[in-house]
Amino acid sequence: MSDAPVDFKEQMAEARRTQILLGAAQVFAQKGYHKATTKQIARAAGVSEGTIYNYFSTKRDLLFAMVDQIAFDSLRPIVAGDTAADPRDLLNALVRDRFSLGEKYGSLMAPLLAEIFNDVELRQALYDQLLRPITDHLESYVAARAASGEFRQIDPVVVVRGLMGALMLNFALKFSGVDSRYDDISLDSLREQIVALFLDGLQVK
Amino acid sequence: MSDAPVDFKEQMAEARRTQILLGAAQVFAQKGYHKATTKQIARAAGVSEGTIYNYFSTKRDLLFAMVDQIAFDSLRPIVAGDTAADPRDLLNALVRDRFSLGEKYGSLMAPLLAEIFNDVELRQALYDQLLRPITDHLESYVAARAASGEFRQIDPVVVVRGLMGALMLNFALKFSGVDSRYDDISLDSLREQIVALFLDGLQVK
Amino acid sequence: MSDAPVDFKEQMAEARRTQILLGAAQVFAQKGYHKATTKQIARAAGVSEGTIYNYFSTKRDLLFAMVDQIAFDSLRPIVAGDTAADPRDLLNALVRDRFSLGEKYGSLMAPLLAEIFNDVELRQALYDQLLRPITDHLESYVAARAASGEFRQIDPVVVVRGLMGALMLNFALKFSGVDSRYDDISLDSLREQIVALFLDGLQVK
Amino acid sequence: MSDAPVDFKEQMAEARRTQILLGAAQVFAQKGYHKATTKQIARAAGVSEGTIYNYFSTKRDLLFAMVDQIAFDSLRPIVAGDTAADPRDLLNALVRDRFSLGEKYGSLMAPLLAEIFNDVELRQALYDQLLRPITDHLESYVAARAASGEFRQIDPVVVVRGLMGALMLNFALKFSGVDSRYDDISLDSLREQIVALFLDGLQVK
DNA sequence: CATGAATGAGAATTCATTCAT
DNA sequence: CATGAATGAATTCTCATTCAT
Repeated sequence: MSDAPVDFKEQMAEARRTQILLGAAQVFAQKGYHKATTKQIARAAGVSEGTIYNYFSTKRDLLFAMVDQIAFDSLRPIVAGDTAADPRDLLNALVRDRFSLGEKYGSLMAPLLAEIFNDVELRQALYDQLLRPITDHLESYVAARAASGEFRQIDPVVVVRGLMGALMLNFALKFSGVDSRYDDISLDSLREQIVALFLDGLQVK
Repeated sequence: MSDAPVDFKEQMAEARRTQILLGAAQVFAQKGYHKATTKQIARAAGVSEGTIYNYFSTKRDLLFAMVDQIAFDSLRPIVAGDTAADPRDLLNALVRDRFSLGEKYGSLMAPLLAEIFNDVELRQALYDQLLRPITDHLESYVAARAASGEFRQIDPVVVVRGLMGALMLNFALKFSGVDSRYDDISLDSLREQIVALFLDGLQVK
Repeated sequence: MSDAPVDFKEQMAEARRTQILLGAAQVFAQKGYHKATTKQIARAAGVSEGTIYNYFSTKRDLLFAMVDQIAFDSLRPIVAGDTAADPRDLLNALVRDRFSLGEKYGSLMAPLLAEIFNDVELRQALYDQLLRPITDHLESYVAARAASGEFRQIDPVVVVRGLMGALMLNFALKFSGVDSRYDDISLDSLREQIVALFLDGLQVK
Repeated sequence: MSDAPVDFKEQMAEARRTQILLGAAQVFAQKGYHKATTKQIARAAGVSEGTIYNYFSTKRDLLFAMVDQIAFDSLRPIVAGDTAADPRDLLNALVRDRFSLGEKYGSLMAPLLAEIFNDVELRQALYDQLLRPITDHLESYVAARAASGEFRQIDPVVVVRGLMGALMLNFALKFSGVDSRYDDISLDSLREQIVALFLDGLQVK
């Protein structure tokens, strides 16, 4: 009976944090980090400016909190993945699983990505907490297949980041709308084509 | 008699523009776009703040001018490329050729890329003027090879942007220093591995 | 039956007031009035910020309450003082007695004195409640001795405040540490020298 | 002819500095340092807020600049002072000479004095640049007279600061208006009484 | 055209005070 | 009464841009 109020307070505080974070994400996504003012964030989050600073000590802190938030959500176990399954299906499943986070947090990702270039710490945090967890798993898989002779002997680090880069640039171009040719290509189709490309290569044997 | 001085004046003006742009590039590269002040740019360029505004109407204009500048430099004909040559050699040559621009303007790219997320026009300009010229050429090549049956039937748009993304993310990670495992991989090695990956795929046939 | 609890409540309330005042004194002494935040005061006093406002209507009120508190403490009868005693001993005793308050509340005096310049009411309160009680007594003594022909005919108001000023500046300089020459002079020595100076003057007769 | 504009600019800049400093002094004197806003200072100085920061890097800097300003003005040689003259006349002359600065810069002094308690650096600056220059001279005089046997053997440091303290507290009380008995005492009279007190002491020999 | 002093519209952040629980 | 989360006005300082010289 004595925990209850504490618990309740903690829940309220957690809810407020989330509420503010969502407001910030919204404004950041719309205006970018720098043009987003704390006043706008407060309005979007439905709190006063002062309240933001009861939960985050700095505007920049909001960015880092977003990384934490997404990373926390990413902790759920990666889709099991029967390593005996067809590599094409497995890779597709893995990629779809991990990029689903990207879809869920898409509006959070854009402002984060933008600030990657301006902030070393944020860059490292994003890499360590978001990209690494994804790539580590894929690397193991690639390394294992290479060991068993199914995959070529290429540095798994480079391969996996190549796959990520290929996916990310294509996805980014699709979403940015800078190239109309992407309008008719679905995300699923993009993913499948890229996975196929990485497995089979361009050249016909 | 009236042309000469005008011409001279124009040359002077052009030189000033370049001078200012170089100063801006220097400061942008060091501090990023937002933290770069016009005062710092003026100092770096060796002119007064006011002078900047005689050549550029806005701080943001400097970014666009940089894109133009790089694009102008990129216009030199792409390395000829004997289409009969081995695809591996050709792709390597093409990629090396185009990414050499990246080396020249590398320090400029970071602040430019960061601002992509904040400005739709800049995004489009960068895509149209910098990425498209590179990819169009590669696309033609991939399409031609696909038509001749040497390459698989995969959308060249996706393939080429996949290659670009794979290269860019790997290069970016190498330069950002967030993953020490890149310390021992040379740029050339990275490029060759990725080109090989795209040509042959992961799977052993 | 109704008195007792009321009395008890009043005592509780008084205790709380003191508790808060002590917390405030601590923080004021450490950070000065302006840099002290109500949050810090609350923490130092072991109460919540809100509770402060149940006992004091304003942060500035804490200052006035301190003056009252010190003044209340000062009300204890001034050391009797055998007026027949040697003036040197008597003055020394009086000064030591009154300045002992300064030692007790020394750390509170600095922030209080600082705010003298910012608030007319506080200035008046400090003068009326703290300085006047001390000086009035000394003035009577000086006036009596002047009447009896032992002391010169100088305005006791000026004399006594001169003595106070001489003591205060010397004490302040000793404590502030701005002049290392004070390091080797004890408080007692300072007091004795100044009392002697006031009694005998500089000139050798 | 080429210096002229530079000189002119420098003069303009110096004038602006003074203009801002005067505005600041005015507002500080009226509201105290903390309650004075940069907006008010700008208005009082007849410039924009931004301009203040072209001449002073910080609001606090204005305080230190005031010390410098007064100190610079104080550098004029102390009134010659015929050491053979009657000590009473000489001390009166010296004190009047130095305290005339206080009158001239009275409105500048009050806010400075207030902040003495809050800022260690300011305290030291005020002591070193304003009080020391005055007291050093008086100390030499007192020490010389003591050496010649005319003055008693009392620490000149304590004596001179005692004199300063006696004068300052009396002056301060006169100006603050907290004690109506000061209304009928002129500054000159105050000074003379205090000088006499220090020379002759209270006791009739 | 070059200059750089002046501008003033913001922006992030703080903190005394309130008030629902 | 106690609490402490919420408030939002107020503040210092920055910096892109202008414009008189």
